[in-house]
Amino acid sequence: MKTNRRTNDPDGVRRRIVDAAYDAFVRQGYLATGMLEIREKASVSGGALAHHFPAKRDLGLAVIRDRVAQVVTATWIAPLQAHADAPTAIDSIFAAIIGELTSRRAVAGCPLNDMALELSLHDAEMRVALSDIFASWHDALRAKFYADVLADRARDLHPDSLATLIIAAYSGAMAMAKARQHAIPLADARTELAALLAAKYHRITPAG
Amino acid sequence: MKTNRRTNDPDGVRRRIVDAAYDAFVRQGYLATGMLEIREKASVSGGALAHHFPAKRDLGLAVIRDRVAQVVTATWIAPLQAHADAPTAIDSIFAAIIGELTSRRAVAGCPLNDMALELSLHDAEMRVALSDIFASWHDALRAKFYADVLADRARDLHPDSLATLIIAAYSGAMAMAKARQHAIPLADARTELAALLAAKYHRITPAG
DNA sequence: GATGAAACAGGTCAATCATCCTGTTACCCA
DNA sequence: TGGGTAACAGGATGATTGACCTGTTTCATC
Repeated sequence: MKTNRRTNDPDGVRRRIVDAAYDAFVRQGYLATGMLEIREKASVSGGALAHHFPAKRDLGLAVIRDRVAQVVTATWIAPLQAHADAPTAIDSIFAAIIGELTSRRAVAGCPLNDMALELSLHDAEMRVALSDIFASWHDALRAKFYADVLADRARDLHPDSLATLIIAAYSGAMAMAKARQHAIPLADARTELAALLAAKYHRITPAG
Repeated sequence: MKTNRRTNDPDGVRRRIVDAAYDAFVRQGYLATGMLEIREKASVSGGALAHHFPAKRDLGLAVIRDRVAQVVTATWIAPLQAHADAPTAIDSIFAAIIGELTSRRAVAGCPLNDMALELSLHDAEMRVALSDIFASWHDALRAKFYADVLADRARDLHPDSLATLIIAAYSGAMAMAKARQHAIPLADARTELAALLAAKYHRITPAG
Protein backbone atom coordinates (compact mmCIF):
# COMPACT_ATOMS: atom_id res chain seq x y z
CA MET A 1 0.00 0.00 0.00
CA LYS A 2 1.08 3.53 -0.73
CA THR A 3 1.44 5.78 2.27
CA ASN A 4 2.08 9.49 2.23
CA ARG A 5 5.15 11.01 3.65
CA ARG A 6 4.57 11.92 7.24
CA THR A 7 5.28 15.21 8.93
CA ASN A 8 7.40 14.88 12.02
CA ASP A 9 6.30 17.72 14.24
CA PRO A 10 4.96 16.42 17.56
CA ASP A 11 4.43 19.80 19.21
CA GLY A 12 2.84 21.32 16.13
CA VAL A 13 0.49 18.40 15.55
CA ARG A 14 -0.51 18.35 19.18
CA ARG A 15 -1.17 22.05 19.17
CA ARG A 16 -3.28 21.81 16.01
CA ILE A 17 -5.35 19.04 17.57
CA VAL A 18 -5.94 20.93 20.80
CA ASP A 19 -6.78 24.13 18.94
CA ALA A 20 -9.30 22.38 16.70
CA ALA A 21 -10.81 20.59 19.67
CA TYR A 22 -11.07 23.78 21.70
CA ASP A 23 -12.86 25.58 18.87
CA ALA A 24 -15.27 22.71 18.37
CA PHE A 25 -15.93 22.18 22.09
CA VAL A 26 -16.68 25.86 22.62
CA ARG A 27 -18.88 26.17 19.55
CA GLN A 28 -20.90 22.98 19.82
CA GLY A 29 -19.91 21.24 23.02
CA TYR A 30 -17.76 18.28 24.01
CA LEU A 31 -20.23 15.48 23.42
CA ALA A 32 -21.56 16.95 20.20
CA THR A 33 -18.08 16.95 18.69
CA GLY A 34 -16.81 13.77 17.05
CA MET A 35 -13.20 12.67 16.86
CA LEU A 36 -13.49 12.49 13.07
CA GLU A 37 -14.50 16.13 12.95
CA ILE A 38 -11.48 17.10 15.04
CA ARG A 39 -9.22 15.05 12.77
CA GLU A 40 -10.46 16.88 9.71
CA LYS A 41 -10.31 20.33 11.30
CA ALA A 42 -6.76 19.71 12.50
CA SER A 43 -5.76 17.90 9.29
CA VAL A 44 -4.23 14.96 11.13
CA SER A 45 -4.54 11.24 10.56
CA GLY A 46 -6.30 8.87 12.90
CA GLY A 47 -2.97 7.42 13.93
CA ALA A 48 -1.55 10.79 14.88
CA LEU A 49 -4.61 11.65 16.92
CA ALA A 50 -4.56 8.32 18.70
CA HIS A 51 -0.85 8.69 19.40
CA HIS A 52 -1.18 12.06 21.12
CA PHE A 53 -4.57 11.43 22.71
CA PRO A 54 -5.45 7.75 23.16
CA ALA A 55 -8.97 8.65 24.28
CA LYS A 56 -11.32 11.58 23.79
CA ARG A 57 -11.20 12.11 27.52
CA ASP A 58 -7.46 12.87 27.34
CA LEU A 59 -8.12 15.46 24.68
CA GLY A 60 -10.84 17.03 26.79
CA LEU A 61 -8.53 17.29 29.77
CA ALA A 62 -5.81 18.83 27.63
CA VAL A 63 -8.22 21.41 26.23
CA ILE A 64 -9.36 22.34 29.73
CA ARG A 65 -5.91 22.57 31.26
CA ASP A 66 -4.20 24.22 28.30
CA ARG A 67 -6.70 26.36 26.46
CA VAL A 68 -9.56 27.10 28.84
CA ALA A 69 -7.22 28.02 31.67
CA GLN A 70 -5.24 30.22 29.31
CA VAL A 71 -8.35 32.02 28.09
CA VAL A 72 -9.47 32.80 31.63
CA THR A 73 -6.01 34.09 32.43
CA ALA A 74 -5.84 36.26 29.33
CA THR A 75 -9.40 37.54 29.66
CA TRP A 76 -9.64 38.11 33.38
CA ILE A 77 -6.57 37.52 35.50
CA ALA A 78 -4.05 39.48 33.44
CA PRO A 79 -6.30 42.55 32.97
CA LEU A 80 -7.07 42.48 36.69
CA GLN A 81 -3.41 42.87 37.49
CA ALA A 82 -2.86 45.42 34.76
CA HIS A 83 -5.42 47.93 36.01
CA ALA A 84 -5.11 50.19 39.03
CA ASP A 85 -8.13 48.89 40.93
CA ALA A 86 -10.74 46.16 40.69
CA PRO A 87 -13.73 48.24 39.53
CA THR A 88 -11.78 49.78 36.66
CA ALA A 89 -10.45 46.39 35.59
CA ILE A 90 -13.85 44.69 35.78
CA ASP A 91 -15.60 47.40 33.80
CA SER A 92 -13.00 47.37 31.05
CA ILE A 93 -13.15 43.57 30.87
CA PHE A 94 -16.91 43.72 30.45
CA ALA A 95 -16.54 46.40 27.81
CA ALA A 96 -14.05 44.28 25.87
CA ILE A 97 -16.24 41.19 25.99
CA ILE A 98 -19.36 43.09 24.97
CA GLY A 99 -17.53 44.65 22.06
CA GLU A 100 -16.25 41.28 20.94
CA LEU A 101 -19.69 39.69 21.19
CA THR A 102 -21.33 42.47 19.22
CA SER A 103 -18.88 42.15 16.36
CA ARG A 104 -19.17 38.38 16.21
CA ARG A 105 -22.14 36.73 14.55
CA ALA A 106 -22.94 34.11 17.19
CA VAL A 107 -22.70 34.40 20.98
CA ALA A 108 -20.77 31.32 22.02
CA GLY A 109 -20.66 31.84 25.77
CA CYS A 110 -17.94 31.53 28.37
CA PRO A 111 -15.76 28.49 27.60
CA LEU A 112 -15.19 27.69 31.26
CA ASN A 113 -18.85 27.95 32.14
CA ASP A 114 -19.95 25.94 29.11
CA MET A 115 -17.60 23.05 29.74
CA ALA A 116 -18.15 23.11 33.49
CA LEU A 117 -21.88 22.62 33.13
CA GLU A 118 -21.54 19.93 30.50
CA LEU A 119 -18.78 17.88 32.06
CA SER A 120 -18.86 18.38 35.83
CA LEU A 121 -21.23 15.48 36.42
CA HIS A 122 -19.79 13.46 33.56
CA ASP A 123 -16.14 13.12 34.53
CA ALA A 124 -14.67 13.64 37.98
CA GLU A 125 -11.18 14.57 36.78
CA MET A 126 -12.50 17.15 34.35
CA ARG A 127 -14.69 18.55 37.09
CA VAL A 128 -11.66 19.05 39.34
CA ALA A 129 -9.68 20.67 36.52
CA LEU A 130 -12.54 23.05 35.76
CA SER A 131 -13.09 23.78 39.43
CA ASP A 132 -9.39 24.64 39.76
CA ILE A 133 -9.74 27.24 37.02
CA PHE A 134 -12.71 28.76 38.81
CA ALA A 135 -10.59 28.80 41.97
CA SER A 136 -7.66 30.62 40.36
CA TRP A 137 -10.07 33.12 38.83
CA HIS A 138 -11.66 33.64 42.21
CA ASP A 139 -8.26 33.97 43.88
CA ALA A 140 -7.18 36.69 41.47
CA LEU A 141 -10.33 38.71 42.07
CA ARG A 142 -10.19 38.25 45.82
CA ALA A 143 -6.56 39.33 45.93
CA LYS A 144 -7.35 42.45 43.92
CA PHE A 145 -10.21 43.41 46.21
CA TYR A 146 -8.05 42.78 49.23
CA ALA A 147 -5.26 44.95 47.81
CA ASP A 148 -7.77 47.73 47.24
CA VAL A 149 -8.88 47.51 50.85
CA LEU A 150 -5.29 47.62 52.06
CA ALA A 151 -4.65 50.68 49.88
CA ASP A 152 -7.75 52.29 51.39
CA ARG A 153 -9.51 52.52 48.07
CA ALA A 154 -12.51 50.76 49.57
CA ARG A 155 -13.92 49.55 52.87
CA ASP A 156 -16.73 47.41 54.23
CA LEU A 157 -16.03 44.99 51.47
CA HIS A 158 -15.79 41.21 51.70
CA PRO A 159 -13.23 40.15 49.08
CA ASP A 160 -14.23 36.53 49.10
CA SER A 161 -17.97 36.70 48.57
CA LEU A 162 -17.68 39.76 46.35
CA ALA A 163 -15.31 37.90 44.05
CA THR A 164 -17.83 35.07 43.85
CA LEU A 165 -20.58 37.51 42.94
CA ILE A 166 -18.52 39.03 40.12
CA ILE A 167 -17.73 35.64 38.60
CA ALA A 168 -21.28 34.41 39.04
CA ALA A 169 -22.80 37.54 37.51
CA TYR A 170 -20.45 37.37 34.56
CA SER A 171 -20.98 33.66 33.94
CA GLY A 172 -24.72 33.91 34.34
CA ALA A 173 -24.99 36.94 32.09
CA MET A 174 -22.95 35.05 29.50
CA ALA A 175 -25.41 32.17 29.68
CA MET A 176 -28.35 34.54 29.24
CA ALA A 177 -26.59 36.22 26.33
CA LYS A 178 -26.02 32.85 24.70
CA ALA A 179 -29.68 31.89 25.01
CA ARG A 180 -30.83 35.27 23.77
CA GLN A 181 -28.06 35.61 21.21
CA HIS A 182 -27.54 39.20 22.24
CA ALA A 183 -25.13 41.08 24.49
CA ILE A 184 -27.86 42.96 26.39
CA PRO A 185 -27.67 40.81 29.54
CA LEU A 186 -23.95 41.46 29.75
CA ALA A 187 -24.50 45.19 29.41
CA ASP A 188 -27.09 45.05 32.21
CA ALA A 189 -24.76 43.12 34.46
CA ARG A 190 -21.98 45.56 33.71
CA THR A 191 -24.12 48.53 34.70
CA GLU A 192 -25.29 46.99 37.94
CA LEU A 193 -21.86 45.75 38.96
CA ALA A 194 -20.32 49.13 38.24
CA ALA A 195 -22.90 50.83 40.44
CA LEU A 196 -22.44 48.26 43.17
CA LEU A 197 -18.67 48.68 43.20
CA ALA A 198 -18.87 52.46 42.99
CA ALA A 199 -20.90 52.45 46.18
CA LYS A 200 -18.26 50.40 47.97
CA TYR A 201 -15.30 52.40 46.68
CA HIS A 202 -14.26 55.95 47.51
CA ARG A 203 -14.01 58.44 44.71
CA ILE A 204 -11.06 57.66 42.49
CA THR A 205 -10.42 61.33 41.83
CA PRO A 206 -8.48 62.77 44.78
CA ALA A 207 -10.77 64.90 46.90
CA GLY A 208 -9.60 68.14 48.54
CA MET B 1 -45.31 -13.73 17.52
CA LYS B 2 -46.58 -13.15 21.02
CA THR B 3 -47.11 -9.56 22.01
CA ASN B 4 -47.96 -8.32 25.45
CA ARG B 5 -51.18 -6.60 26.23
CA ARG B 6 -50.76 -2.89 25.85
CA THR B 7 -51.72 -0.19 28.28
CA ASN B 8 -53.93 2.45 26.78
CA ASP B 9 -53.06 5.58 28.67
CA PRO B 10 -51.76 8.30 26.33
CA ASP B 11 -51.47 11.05 28.90
CA GLY B 12 -49.86 8.83 31.51
CA VAL B 13 -47.35 7.35 29.09
CA ARG B 14 -46.46 10.74 27.76
CA ARG B 15 -45.99 12.10 31.25
CA ARG B 16 -43.79 9.18 32.25
CA ILE B 17 -41.61 9.74 29.20
CA VAL B 18 -41.24 13.46 29.80
CA ASP B 19 -40.52 12.91 33.48
CA ALA B 20 -37.84 10.34 32.77
CA ALA B 21 -36.32 12.53 30.09
CA TYR B 22 -36.29 15.58 32.34
CA ASP B 23 -34.52 13.69 35.10
CA ALA B 24 -31.94 12.31 32.71
CA PHE B 25 -31.39 15.60 30.90
CA VAL B 26 -30.83 17.48 34.14
CA ARG B 27 -28.56 14.84 35.64
CA GLN B 28 -26.38 14.03 32.65
CA GLY B 29 -27.38 16.34 29.82
CA TYR B 30 -29.41 16.07 26.63
CA LEU B 31 -26.77 14.63 24.32
CA ALA B 32 -25.41 12.24 26.93
CA THR B 33 -28.84 10.67 27.34
CA GLY B 34 -29.90 7.92 24.93
CA MET B 35 -33.43 7.17 23.84
CA LEU B 36 -33.01 3.60 25.06
CA GLU B 37 -32.19 4.86 28.53
CA ILE B 38 -35.33 6.99 28.56
CA ARG B 39 -37.39 4.03 27.35
CA GLU B 40 -36.15 1.90 30.22
CA LYS B 41 -36.56 4.61 32.85
CA ALA B 42 -40.09 5.32 31.70
CA SER B 43 -40.89 1.63 31.12
CA VAL B 44 -42.31 2.20 27.66
CA SER B 45 -41.80 0.36 24.42
CA GLY B 46 -39.98 1.77 21.42
CA GLY B 47 -43.23 2.06 19.56
CA ALA B 48 -44.88 4.07 22.31
CA LEU B 49 -41.94 6.44 22.51
CA ALA B 50 -41.87 6.91 18.75
CA HIS B 51 -45.59 7.51 18.71
CA HIS B 52 -45.51 10.33 21.24
CA PHE B 53 -42.13 11.75 20.21
CA PRO B 54 -41.06 10.87 16.66
CA ALA B 55 -37.64 12.42 17.21
CA LYS B 56 -35.45 13.12 20.21
CA ARG B 57 -35.73 16.78 19.36
CA ASP B 58 -39.48 16.71 19.99
CA LEU B 59 -38.88 15.20 23.39
CA GLY B 60 -36.31 17.87 24.18
CA LEU B 61 -38.74 20.62 23.26
CA ALA B 62 -41.47 19.05 25.37
CA VAL B 63 -39.16 18.80 28.37
CA ILE B 64 -38.18 22.45 28.01
CA ARG B 65 -41.69 23.78 27.53
CA ASP B 66 -43.38 21.54 30.09
CA ARG B 67 -40.93 20.74 32.84
CA VAL B 68 -38.19 23.35 32.77
CA ALA B 69 -40.67 26.21 32.50
CA GLN B 70 -42.67 24.71 35.35
CA VAL B 71 -39.62 24.38 37.59
CA VAL B 72 -38.67 28.02 37.06
CA THR B 73 -42.21 29.05 37.85
CA ALA B 74 -42.37 26.95 41.00
CA THR B 75 -38.89 27.89 42.21
CA TRP B 76 -38.81 31.59 41.38
CA ILE B 77 -41.92 33.18 39.94
CA ALA B 78 -44.47 31.85 42.44
CA PRO B 79 -42.35 32.64 45.54
CA LEU B 80 -41.71 36.11 44.16
CA GLN B 81 -45.41 36.80 44.09
CA ALA B 82 -46.00 35.18 47.45
CA HIS B 83 -43.62 37.39 49.43
CA ALA B 84 -44.15 40.99 50.39
CA ASP B 85 -41.14 42.45 48.60
CA ALA B 86 -38.39 41.35 46.25
CA PRO B 87 -35.46 41.17 48.71
CA THR B 88 -37.39 38.98 51.12
CA ALA B 89 -38.49 36.69 48.32
CA ILE B 90 -35.03 36.41 46.77
CA ASP B 91 -33.36 35.65 50.07
CA SER B 92 -35.84 32.95 50.95
CA ILE B 93 -35.50 31.41 47.49
CA PHE B 94 -31.74 31.26 47.90
CA ALA B 95 -32.16 29.77 51.36
CA ALA B 96 -34.46 27.07 50.01
CA ILE B 97 -32.12 26.17 47.16
CA ILE B 98 -29.07 26.06 49.41
CA GLY B 99 -30.89 23.84 51.86
CA GLU B 100 -31.96 21.51 49.10
CA LEU B 101 -28.45 21.31 47.64
CA THR B 102 -26.89 20.59 50.99
CA SER B 103 -29.23 17.70 51.67
CA ARG B 104 -28.74 16.21 48.21
CA ARG B 105 -25.64 14.21 47.40
CA ALA B 106 -24.79 15.75 44.01
CA VAL B 107 -25.18 19.36 42.90
CA ALA B 108 -26.99 19.11 39.58
CA GLY B 109 -27.25 22.77 38.70
CA CYS B 110 -30.04 24.95 37.37
CA PRO B 111 -32.04 23.02 34.74
CA LEU B 112 -32.69 26.11 32.64
CA ASN B 113 -29.07 27.20 32.69
CA ASP B 114 -27.77 23.71 31.96
CA MET B 115 -29.99 23.13 28.97
CA ALA B 116 -29.58 26.67 27.66
CA LEU B 117 -25.82 26.34 27.47
CA GLU B 118 -25.93 22.89 25.93
CA LEU B 119 -28.63 23.47 23.34
CA SER B 120 -28.70 27.16 22.43
CA LEU B 121 -26.21 26.76 19.59
CA HIS B 122 -27.45 23.29 18.71
CA ASP B 123 -31.11 23.90 17.90
CA ALA B 124 -32.71 27.23 17.09
CA GLU B 125 -36.20 26.28 18.26
CA MET B 126 -34.93 25.03 21.61
CA ARG B 127 -32.91 28.20 21.98
CA VAL B 128 -36.03 30.31 21.54
CA ALA B 129 -37.99 28.18 23.99
CA LEU B 130 -35.24 28.49 26.59
CA SER B 131 -34.86 32.19 25.94
CA ASP B 132 -38.59 32.61 26.49
CA ILE B 133 -38.29 31.03 29.92
CA PHE B 134 -35.46 33.39 30.79
CA ALA B 135 -37.68 36.23 29.60
CA SER B 136 -40.64 35.25 31.77
CA TRP B 137 -38.33 34.85 34.75
CA HIS B 138 -36.88 38.28 34.05
CA ASP B 139 -40.34 39.78 33.64
CA ALA B 140 -41.49 38.46 37.01
CA LEU B 141 -38.45 39.91 38.78
CA ARG B 142 -38.69 43.22 36.99
CA ALA B 143 -42.38 43.53 37.82
CA LYS B 144 -41.69 42.84 41.48
CA PHE B 145 -38.96 45.46 41.64
CA TYR B 146 -41.18 47.93 39.88
CA ALA B 147 -44.01 47.26 42.31
CA ASP B 148 -41.65 47.86 45.20
CA VAL B 149 -40.64 51.21 43.72
CA LEU B 150 -44.27 52.18 43.25
CA ALA B 151 -44.99 51.23 46.86
CA ASP B 152 -42.03 53.38 47.92
CA ARG B 153 -40.19 50.48 49.42
CA ALA B 154 -37.14 51.37 47.33
CA ARG B 155 -35.80 54.05 45.06
CA ASP B 156 -32.93 54.70 42.66
CA LEU B 157 -33.41 51.22 41.39
CA HIS B 158 -33.48 50.05 37.77
CA PRO B 159 -35.89 47.10 37.66
CA ASP B 160 -34.69 45.85 34.31
CA SER B 161 -30.96 45.61 34.81
CA LEU B 162 -31.31 44.64 38.45
CA ALA B 163 -33.51 41.70 37.47
CA THR B 164 -30.84 40.62 35.00
CA LEU B 165 -28.20 40.80 37.71
CA ILE B 166 -30.23 38.63 40.08
CA ILE B 167 -30.80 35.94 37.45
CA ALA B 168 -27.20 36.07 36.27
CA ALA B 169 -25.78 35.89 39.79
CA TYR B 170 -28.03 32.95 40.62
CA SER B 171 -27.29 31.06 37.41
CA GLY B 172 -23.58 31.69 37.64
CA ALA B 173 -23.40 30.72 41.29
CA MET B 174 -25.23 27.52 40.40
CA ALA B 175 -22.64 26.77 37.75
CA MET B 176 -19.81 27.37 40.20
CA ALA B 177 -21.56 25.19 42.77
CA LYS B 178 -21.90 22.41 40.20
CA ALA B 179 -18.22 22.55 39.33
CA ARG B 180 -17.19 22.67 42.96
CA GLN B 181 -19.89 20.28 44.12
CA HIS B 182 -20.61 22.52 47.06
CA ALA B 183 -23.19 25.17 47.92
CA ILE B 184 -20.63 27.76 49.06
CA PRO B 185 -20.81 29.91 45.91
CA LEU B 186 -24.58 30.14 46.31
CA ALA B 187 -24.21 31.22 49.93
CA ASP B 188 -21.71 33.89 48.87
CA ALA B 189 -24.01 35.18 46.17
CA ARG B 190 -26.89 35.21 48.61
CA THR B 191 -24.94 37.33 51.09
CA GLU B 192 -23.80 39.85 48.51
CA LEU B 193 -27.20 40.17 46.87
CA ALA B 194 -28.89 40.64 50.23
CA ALA B 195 -26.48 43.45 51.10
CA LEU B 196 -26.91 45.02 47.68
CA LEU B 197 -30.69 45.01 47.94
CA ALA B 198 -30.68 46.20 51.53
CA ALA B 199 -28.75 49.27 50.43
CA LYS B 200 -31.33 50.05 47.78
CA TYR B 201 -34.35 49.43 50.00
CA HIS B 202 -35.59 51.42 52.97
CA ARG B 203 -35.81 49.70 56.30
CA ILE B 204 -38.67 47.26 56.32
CA THR B 205 -39.41 48.00 59.99
CA PRO B 206 -41.39 51.23 60.18
CA ALA B 207 -39.15 54.03 61.35
CA GLY B 208 -40.41 56.76 63.70
C1' DG C 1 -71.27 -3.62 15.43
C1' DA C 2 -68.60 -1.89 11.64
C1' DT C 3 -64.79 1.19 10.76
C1' DG C 4 -61.10 4.34 10.81
C1' DA C 5 -57.75 6.36 13.60
C1' DA C 6 -55.02 6.57 17.62
C1' DA C 7 -52.06 4.04 20.89
C1' DC C 8 -48.96 0.87 21.54
C1' DA C 9 -45.62 -3.63 21.06
C1' DG C 10 -41.35 -5.43 19.50
C1' DG C 11 -37.83 -5.66 16.50
C1' DT C 12 -34.70 -3.81 12.63
C1' DC C 13 -31.51 -0.77 10.35
C1' DA C 14 -28.18 2.33 8.62
C1' DA C 15 -25.17 5.64 10.36
C1' DT C 16 -22.01 7.30 13.49
C1' DC C 17 -19.19 6.95 17.24
C1' DA C 18 -14.69 6.23 19.83
C1' DT C 19 -11.18 3.15 19.78
C1' DC C 20 -7.62 0.29 18.11
C1' DC C 21 -4.67 -2.19 14.78
C1' DT C 22 -0.95 -3.03 11.61
C1' DG C 23 2.55 -0.82 8.94
C1' DT C 24 5.88 2.73 7.79
C1' DT C 25 8.97 6.60 8.57
C1' DA C 26 11.75 9.93 10.96
C1' DC C 27 14.62 10.89 14.89
C1' DC C 28 17.84 9.95 18.85
C1' DC C 29 21.61 7.91 21.00
C1' DA C 30 25.38 4.87 21.42
C1' DT D 1 26.02 3.31 11.38
C1' DG D 2 22.80 0.57 13.39
C1' DG D 3 19.05 -0.30 16.49
C1' DG D 4 15.29 1.28 19.25
C1' DT D 5 11.56 4.19 19.92
C1' DA D 6 8.59 7.92 19.12
C1' DA D 7 5.71 9.89 15.50
C1' DC D 8 2.89 9.23 12.33
C1' DA D 9 -0.36 6.96 8.12
C1' DG D 10 -4.49 4.69 6.76
C1' DG D 11 -7.83 2.04 7.53
C1' DA D 12 -10.80 -1.66 10.35
C1' DT D 13 -14.12 -2.79 14.07
C1' DG D 14 -17.53 -3.45 17.41
C1' DA D 15 -20.66 -0.99 20.04
C1' DT D 16 -24.19 2.40 20.34
C1' DT D 17 -27.06 5.66 18.58
C1' DG D 18 -31.60 7.71 16.76
C1' DA D 19 -34.98 6.58 13.67
C1' DC D 20 -38.28 3.63 11.68
C1' DC D 21 -41.35 -0.25 10.31
C1' DT D 22 -44.68 -3.74 10.43
C1' DG D 23 -48.18 -5.66 13.24
C1' DT D 24 -51.76 -5.60 16.86
C1' DT D 25 -54.99 -3.71 20.11
C1' DT D 26 -57.97 -0.24 22.06
C1' DC D 27 -61.03 3.63 21.51
C1' DA D 28 -64.31 6.90 19.50
C1' DT D 29 -67.96 7.52 16.28
C1' DC D 30 -71.70 6.56 13.66
